[in-house]
Amino acid sequence: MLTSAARVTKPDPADLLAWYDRHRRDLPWRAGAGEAADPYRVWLSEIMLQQTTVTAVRPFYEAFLKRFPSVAALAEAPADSVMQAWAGLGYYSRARNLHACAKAVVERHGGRFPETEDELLKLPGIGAYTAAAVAAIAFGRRAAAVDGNVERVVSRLFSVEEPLPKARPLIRTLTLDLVPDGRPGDFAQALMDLGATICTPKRPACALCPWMVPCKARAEGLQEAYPKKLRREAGQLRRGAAFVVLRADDSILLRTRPAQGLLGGMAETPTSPWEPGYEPARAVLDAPIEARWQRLPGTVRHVFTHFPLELTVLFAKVPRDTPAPDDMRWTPRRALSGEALPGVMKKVIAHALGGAAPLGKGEKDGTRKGRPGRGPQAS
DNA sequence: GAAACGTGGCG
DNA sequence: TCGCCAAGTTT
Repeated sequence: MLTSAARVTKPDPADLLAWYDRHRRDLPWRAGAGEAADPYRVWLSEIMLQQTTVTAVRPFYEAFLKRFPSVAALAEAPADSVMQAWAGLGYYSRARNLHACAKAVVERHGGRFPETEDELLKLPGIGAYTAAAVAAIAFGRRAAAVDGNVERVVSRLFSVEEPLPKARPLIRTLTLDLVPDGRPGDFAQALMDLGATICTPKRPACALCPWMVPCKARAEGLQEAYPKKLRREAGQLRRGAAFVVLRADDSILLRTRPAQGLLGGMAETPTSPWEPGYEPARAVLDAPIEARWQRLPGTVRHVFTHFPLELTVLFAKVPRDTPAPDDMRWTPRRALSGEALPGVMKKVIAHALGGAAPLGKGEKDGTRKGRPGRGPQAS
């Protein structure tokens, strides 16, 4: 006995799948409609896509796959080359874990990825989301792959009042309840495509949504109010100095950061400590070698997830026979592209040597108080 | 459970 | 310019 007013429409997975069949995005790691997915490619793309946009991932994925075509090839590769292929993508622990995971798959699973969420979860770099995504997409298992898109879609669908991240368990339960027995992999990708193209953070295109009718938030006109979340306060600005040393043979001084922590295992020019109270005027005291230091005009700014950074760049030229201090090395300028340099260090080097450095991104947004983009003058 | 962990794009 | 956001995991 349903009264017309009390009639509630539940979201039907079939409606979403039908929408997906017409509007699915064509992505390089995606198998064609009806084709079997390659677990290695699914896994690689899922790791790259963690907290990273499709646009940013695409070129890295193509290059990475060409360089490491299989999990066995990746497992055998030197760590250096893996880090270098990842340089610029961010969250570098992903690259270390990716390499460790490839080795584990070869050593513990004979080169084949395990097919269940539980087993996948035991591998390095694979958490709740990725385990579910790989199980569903690569192996057709029924699993709830809840990423940021799905959190948004589902919280709107059911107008979840609890703010993130507390709402996660509830959202996961609601999502798993929606997953159909057939095509669980397509369903997972459909949910994410919906979140990425229709159910967007701002101004969602509800009129085009296959779930417009059952959506609770939409019914109230409050779709943009979900998901509720607590905002975190921004980190405090840290300052520091970076030292670019150009030797007469056209090589520059680099070192490798400790494996753990910020930019772990990546290459950098020597720097001072980075701290809120750092005084740039004393930077020369932190210099790695004795030289005629030239403090370059402007600064390099960079924003990490948890704090902004402002780097003063000091530049020096040194004679051809200058040895590298302990734990540092000289890299020919032409070989810089083979180093695992994170974005902030590319900015530093471009600031000192000019945007013409073989580094892709120029000074762009990283540089302030503009000096025209020429190289440093002779001192 | 909170904090650490990169980078680029967009409004 | 600035805050938000992007297919999260680890400690």
